[in-house]
Amino acid sequence: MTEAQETRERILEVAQRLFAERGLEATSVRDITSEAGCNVAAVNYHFGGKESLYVEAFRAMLGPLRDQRMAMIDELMARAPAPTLEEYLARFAEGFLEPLADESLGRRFMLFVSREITDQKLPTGLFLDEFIRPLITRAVSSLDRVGVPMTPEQSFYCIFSLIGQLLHAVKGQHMSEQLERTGAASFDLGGFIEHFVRFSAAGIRACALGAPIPETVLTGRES
Amino acid sequence: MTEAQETRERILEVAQRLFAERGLEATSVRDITSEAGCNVAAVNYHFGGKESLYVEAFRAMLGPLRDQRMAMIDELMARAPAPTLEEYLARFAEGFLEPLADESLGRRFMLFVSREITDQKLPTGLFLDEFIRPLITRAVSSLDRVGVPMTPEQSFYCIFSLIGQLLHAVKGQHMSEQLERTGAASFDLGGFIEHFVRFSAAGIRACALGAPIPETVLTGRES
DNA sequence: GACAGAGTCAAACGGATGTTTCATATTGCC
DNA sequence: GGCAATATGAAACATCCGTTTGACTCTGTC
Repeated sequence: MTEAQETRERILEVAQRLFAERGLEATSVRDITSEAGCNVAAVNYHFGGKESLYVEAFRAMLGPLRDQRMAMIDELMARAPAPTLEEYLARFAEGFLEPLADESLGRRFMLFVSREITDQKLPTGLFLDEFIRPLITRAVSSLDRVGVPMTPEQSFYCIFSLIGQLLHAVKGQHMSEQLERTGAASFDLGGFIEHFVRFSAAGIRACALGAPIPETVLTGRES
Repeated sequence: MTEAQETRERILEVAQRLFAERGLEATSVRDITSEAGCNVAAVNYHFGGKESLYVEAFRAMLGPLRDQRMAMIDELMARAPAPTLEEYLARFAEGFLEPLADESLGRRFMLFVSREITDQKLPTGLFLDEFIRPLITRAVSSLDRVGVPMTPEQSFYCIFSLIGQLLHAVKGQHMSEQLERTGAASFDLGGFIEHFVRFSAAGIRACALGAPIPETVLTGRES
């Protein structure tokens, strides 16, 4: 149990890191086993193949991180004084982006997610059913309780806008070293979160009002 | 010139489609040549290698589409009555998402872009310097002329939010068949553009006002 | 007709990949 | 100790990959 399963855990750890960093096809079994300090056959012995290892590496992160995010939302919703929309968005962004700061499980998972959205490698349904859909459902229902009631369709589009911005920030940070190396505006995570909260709060409130687009009903709005 | 260069064009056309759809590593030279109806050696003869073909396939789309987008922005900015923010955003979204509707060059290019943001395969600088940066620069400067003056940093973050939402929409549509196949809310492009305009117009105006958000909100701590 | 060059093709090359085989070592149990 | 199950390792296996080779066909020129 001790020595034997340790190899399995070591492979899983290295696989999570390399798959997240380089993707499925750019990571060879030999890359993993050489870093894990074991034989190539160990992957097939413990996991049954490269593809199964990829799924297992994803699964091992999926449950804990999804539940952690949901718990964060639930905790926020259960507060005695209902949180403001700004509070809600700030926590939403932090829960999304905070793991990216350090070399953590959360960072790896977000890179996985980012990759999986671009092109799907996991079995159909796993990613969508066990992560995306529960999270969207929870997020949509939670929007109703921060003072901006909407139709389900409006909520869905708003969540879509939030996640789009945050996923782009994931990559923006990943590209930041190149951006700032060439002298352009550098990407500051704290600054972006502040922007995200202000931008999205106004956007959500505008959608809740439900005014048709051409009208300039928002021109005189104050913060 | 006729028969000879036709093979080159056929390879380039198939390469654009397959690279956009599957990515660089998931597309083999033999996949391309078999669909193009020629020998594997033709790729190396006409393009010098797989990687060069990838770059060439991207370059062949880059110039026209970038210029088209910039021309669209310029045309909008040159109007006698300055466009409203809503008009500006609607055109911005259409220019971004319209190519996705059909099987066009624009669609392939956006899939390329989407892929390249996730993990870079093109030579450093090509993608960033010849597409991203010019577009951001143009977009940032154009924001000043629709009645919402901001600091460069504010503009940059706002453009970031816009592009994040739109790129996510690119993938959202790509995943839409799966989403609606499982009975969830389907992704409607027209509906999303309408939402995008309302959401983003309010967000941009809120950022232009520039009221700072209380620190206690961002950190989640009580004062 | 002879020649040169461009373009195409089947075939093979060298390398990397995921996987399997089989021998060996270790462990737990009687 | 004996033994079966578990785990590991070196090597081989079967593909697939991008690329190269060399022969072949065509075309235009002299």
